Parts: sequence; structure tokens; C-alpha cells
Amino acid sequence: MDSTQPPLATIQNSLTFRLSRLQSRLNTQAAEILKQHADITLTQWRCLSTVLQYGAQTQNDIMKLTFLDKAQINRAIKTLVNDSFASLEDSQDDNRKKHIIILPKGQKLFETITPIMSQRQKDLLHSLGKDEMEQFYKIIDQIHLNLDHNFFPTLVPNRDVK
Amino acid sequence: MDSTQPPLATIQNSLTFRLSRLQSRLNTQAAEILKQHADITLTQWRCLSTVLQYGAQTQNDIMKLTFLDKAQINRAIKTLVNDSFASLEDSQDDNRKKHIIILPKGQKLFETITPIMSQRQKDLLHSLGKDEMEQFYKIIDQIHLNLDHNFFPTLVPNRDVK
DNA sequence: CATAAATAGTTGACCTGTCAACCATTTACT
DNA sequence: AGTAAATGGTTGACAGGTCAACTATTTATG
Repeated sequence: MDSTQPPLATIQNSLTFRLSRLQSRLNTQAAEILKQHADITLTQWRCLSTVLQYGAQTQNDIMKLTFLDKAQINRAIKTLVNDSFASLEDSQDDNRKKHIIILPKGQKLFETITPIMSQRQKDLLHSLGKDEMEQFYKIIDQIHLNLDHNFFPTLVPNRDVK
Repeated sequence: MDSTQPPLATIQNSLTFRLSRLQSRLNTQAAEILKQHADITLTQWRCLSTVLQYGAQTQNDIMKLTFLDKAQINRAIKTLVNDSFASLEDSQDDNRKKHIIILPKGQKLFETITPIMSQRQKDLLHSLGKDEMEQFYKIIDQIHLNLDHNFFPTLVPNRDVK
């Protein structure tokens, strides 16, 4: 391979590749920010803010809202409870459900981190126009739709290579 | 939480959240496709195609091109070698380097999978115009730049919450 | 030339995400 | 009412990604 300049322009044409790289950097950064201000993971943060911002009351609510894995949610909540950010209480109407109560410590954390995360998002989108951003979201949605719509007729079970 | 319709519109406004969800779905799908046609992981596939498409000759080349973790690359290559998709030979000029040689089995796999992956990408971008796509890539690049440019002055070491 | 620094690769430990199985409870069905 | 199915939550096992330490070799520096 030529050591002067790798053909980044070409390899980075792969959509999935580019997204995965961006995603990985964003995750690392978010995790750093969280670790810096309190010892909580990104998943824990997402659970906490889903409860406080979007009114999720149970693990199942969080699941529906975030599409995170329910095992992951369960463990994140367990840790939040362990660290006194939250507590669980049995539901009256349905004994399977457990209501997630955010304790003062969790509230305080939320209030500290939220503005930081908002600012981060602003900075990430720095220099992007409003319509560019909307365009971006629109495209993400479209890709989701394309995923839903079961394309890839050529990929359905077939002779394998192995 | 109201059981009728969760406020998806609001939570999904988070850039990182949306990207992470999209990314996770894309990964799952790619992994399925690969598993279906041969037992190789997404990382292994990326290593293989980086060698064959972009002329990477060493693990380090792959690293520079893909930004994958070098431990991850090392183990992926090890497995590819184990499964006779590739082999390693010591470099003449530099005894630290090991040249990655793709064996016929690896070549054949590459030739089988490549058109499938290309088609997949086409399908994912189905109904997106060329300029929309370019716009999309442009925005991804801009976010990368914003990440590089060390924003978040408010986030530098500070009083913590803990 | 000798030492220090950089580079390529390797490994172990750990952490996160994912999958499937499972229990308890509730709901739907006959 | 009694059984089957669905739901909410819990757990164990495992694959994947990440981090840091380490070896061996090469390059840079005084």
C-alpha cells in the first residue's frame, strides 16, 4: 500500500462503514463526558433521561421508547437503584410491573448533565443549517423505512458458500 | 405514561440516539447477511474487503483505513487465517510486519459477498436522490470535524457530582 | 554507536450488547 | 372457571468491542 495517502475517499463511501465509525466516536465521547461528571454509563443515562424527560414509568416503557434491549435496561436500572439514583416500587394495578422512582440524587444528576448534553448536541451540529439538519433526520428515517421494507430479495435463504 | 402513543417524535430528536439506533439495526442486518452466506463476522468481512478493495497489506494498513481497534483486527485476521480465508507471511523489509495474503477461499467469498453488499447498500439508499446522499455524507463529515475540533469547553475537568 | 522513542503486532482483562430461556402475572378464549 | 397465550421482568451465557500492557523490531537522536 502506498504510504503517502491512503484511499480514504473510496473506502468511506460505504454508508454502513461511515455510520459505524461516526457512531463509535460519538459513543466514546458521550461515555467520557458521563464518566467525567458521574460514574454512570451511557445506557444508564438513557434510562434515567427517558424516565425524566419522556415519562417512562417502567422498564417496558423505556424499551418501547428507546428500543434498547430489555436485559440491558434491566441491568442499567439495577445499577441505578444500587447507586441510589433510583428505586423501584411494585405497581398497584399490575404485579408484574415495577415503577421506577428517580431519587433526589438521580434528579440532581439529571439536572447537571442535561444542559451539558444539550450543549454537546448543539456543538456537534455546529455550522449545520436547520434545513440541513432536518434533511439529515429525514434521510435517517428513510433508511429505517428501507430496512423495514424487507428489500434484499436476492439475500433470502439460498445456496451458501461456507 | 400514556399507553396510546408514546412521544417518539420528541425522544428521537436526539442525534446520537437516532444514529445509535440506526447503526444497531444496520449492524444486525449486515451480520445476518454474512452469517447466511458464510460464517464470518462483520469485522472479518471488513478486514477481508479492506485488503482486497483498498490494497491493505498489513494489520496496520487496515487500522489506518478502517479505524478499527487493532486488537479487534488482530483477532479477526487470526480467525480468517484459521479458517483458511487468508494466510500471513513475514515481511522482507520489516520483520515486525506480516503481510496478509488472501487465499482462494477468501477470494471466492469476497466475490460472492461483494455484489450482495453493493446491492444492500443500493437498497438502503433506495429512493434517496444523489444530491440527498451527498448531503448526507457531507453532514457526517461535518459532525466528524466538529468532534475533532474539541468543542465542549464547558466539559473540561471540573467539579464532579458523584 | 548507544540509547530512546516509535512502530507492528499480540495478549489478557474487562465491559457492553445480544440472545434465549425462564418465572410470575395478567389477559384472552372456550 | 380453566386453560392457553401474552406480557413484564429477570437471569445466564456468550459474542463483540475496548483498553492497557507487553514483546520485538525499527527509526531517530545525541
